[in-house]
Amino acid sequence: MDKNMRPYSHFLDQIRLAGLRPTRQRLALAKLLFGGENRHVTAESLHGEAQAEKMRVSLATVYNTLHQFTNAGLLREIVVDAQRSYFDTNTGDHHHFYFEKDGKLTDIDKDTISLATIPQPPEGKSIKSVDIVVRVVDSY
Amino acid sequence: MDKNMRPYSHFLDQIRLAGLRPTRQRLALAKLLFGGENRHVTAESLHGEAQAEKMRVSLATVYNTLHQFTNAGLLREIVVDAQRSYFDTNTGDHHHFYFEKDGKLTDIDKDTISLATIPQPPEGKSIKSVDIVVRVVDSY
DNA sequence: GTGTTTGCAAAGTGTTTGCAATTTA
DNA sequence: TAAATTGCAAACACTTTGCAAACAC
Repeated sequence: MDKNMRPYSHFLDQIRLAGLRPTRQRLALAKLLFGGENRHVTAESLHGEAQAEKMRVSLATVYNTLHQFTNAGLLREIVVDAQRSYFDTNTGDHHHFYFEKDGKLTDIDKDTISLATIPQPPEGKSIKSVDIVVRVVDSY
Repeated sequence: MDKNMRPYSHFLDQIRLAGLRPTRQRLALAKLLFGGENRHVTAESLHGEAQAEKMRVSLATVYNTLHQFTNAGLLREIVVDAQRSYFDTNTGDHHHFYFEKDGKLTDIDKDTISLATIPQPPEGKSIKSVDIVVRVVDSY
């Protein structure tokens, strides 16, 4: 087993801790999502992967599961494109490069980006998150 | 005329310079968009305003016009919510507060936010923009 | 068994498009 | 009058939902 691979029971526990039943579909998706390195997926891309691996899961269930995992704190939703929702398995505080051409996201190394100052939120409000998206394109 | 108000001919010129015909609809929308302070609109919100002012413009035309103005560099599109496209009349380099509860955007004072370091784009890529969204919620 | 979850198909939302009628130059 | 633009309605892409059948405990 790869050093990044986690034991099967790990997914089971994560799902149980989230108060969700470890169904075949949820386990299969958890394996795809959390079985290796951190990833960025859309509902479509994850559904496509599941199909490719002969896992039988409907797109509706993929959507539901992504939201349940997000609510459970296992995933984080990233808004970079008005047409599509992205989910990141890395729930830690970090930012993203977005490749508009192919709709791909990658994490920005934490050491290479930081805010010099954080703006004061308006009266009566508090900051929920600071999201930085660096949009990149091919250099000619 | 308010000191922020611009003469009618101003809109006409802006539209002409963009290579677009100054139609009744485009002039009406330009007036709403550029007639006062900088603003953040969605297609729906702008269409609603136009209706309220008894301007006759279809939603399709509002969408088309927003994109034409954006391509002409008169507007900038802001991605903060997967469900809706926002357009900002301030095309300068700046960032945003986003109030999730009511779907409103405001500009962040340029002096109160700045990046300490800008990440190196991946090999062969160049940075198109760095977009920072500070999501704010009501304090408890 | 009982409550949860799934998958389908239908509905929903925001946006784009085809095209005839209208408007601009 | 030639070319651009409009507005409608239909089409679209992505996402959510209602509900009967299947599943977990």
